[in-house]
Amino acid sequence: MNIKHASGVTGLPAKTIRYYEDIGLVKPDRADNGYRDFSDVHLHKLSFLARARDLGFSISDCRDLLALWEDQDRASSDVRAIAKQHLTAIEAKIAGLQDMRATLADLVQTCAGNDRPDCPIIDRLRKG
Amino acid sequence: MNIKHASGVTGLPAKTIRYYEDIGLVKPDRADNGYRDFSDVHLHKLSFLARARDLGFSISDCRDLLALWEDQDRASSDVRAIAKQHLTAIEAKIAGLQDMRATLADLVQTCAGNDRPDCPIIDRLRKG
DNA sequence: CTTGACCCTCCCGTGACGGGAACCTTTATG
DNA sequence: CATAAAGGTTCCCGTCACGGGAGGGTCAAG
Repeated sequence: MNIKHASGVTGLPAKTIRYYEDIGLVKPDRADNGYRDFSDVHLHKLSFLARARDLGFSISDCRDLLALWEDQDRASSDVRAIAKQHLTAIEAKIAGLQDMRATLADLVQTCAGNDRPDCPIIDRLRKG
Repeated sequence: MNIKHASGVTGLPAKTIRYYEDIGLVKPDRADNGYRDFSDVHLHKLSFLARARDLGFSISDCRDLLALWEDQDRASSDVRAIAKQHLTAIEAKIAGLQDMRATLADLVQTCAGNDRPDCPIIDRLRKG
């Protein structure tokens, strides 16, 4: 199965699939003409990666998760640890963004937004 | 005032200040020995940038905000438009992260996290 | 006079790809 | 059978906002 087909099945752009091969996440076979040849196992791995990336796992996380996925004797606690850590990071990011949102919403609300130069947003950025 | 001092006053690393000069956000004078020399106006600009970046504005946004800051005849609506757009982007980002959090929290909760290979997190990533 | 703390420029690396050039192979069509 | 379109390949540069470090000049203190 060539890369275009693999792209269609997994939803990943061909460029991304090549990149994943570059960094060693998947190792497709090669046909005689040099074209990549993806088996069902490769496709499963790529789909796995697509879903993990969609959940915001980093490539490094994905590498670990993929290793655990391939390890029949894995302990679920290992997987859970990665997920928990990622969850904590996401929650921190959300909290930071919510702070930003509060400040910005406040500024936007107190700004008249008219033709006059008087602007509390600029004032705030000016004075801290 | 040399770059170390400017860094201390604004809280920006020296590297960042040099970068801001590279991309044309600030244009400090130069002393005879080639050292950058920052005036009060430069420091105000840098502090402005530090606060705007802290609120998550992109460098491109900052460039626009800085131009408006310097324009005594600006309309506050122009500033408000940038801030509102940024606010919308932040809210979208928060929503996306909250979705992720919900899914991940669910997965983490249903995972036993013991020594056995049975793991709902992997299952979910495997099957979609 | 030397030491150490500054300063400078320049180049490489980050994360996770995207765009595009230059070139080869396969497939469909006149 | 020739050709054109649509696939494939590698390779290199660009993204964003800097950080790290090399290699070298400058300055103040002991």
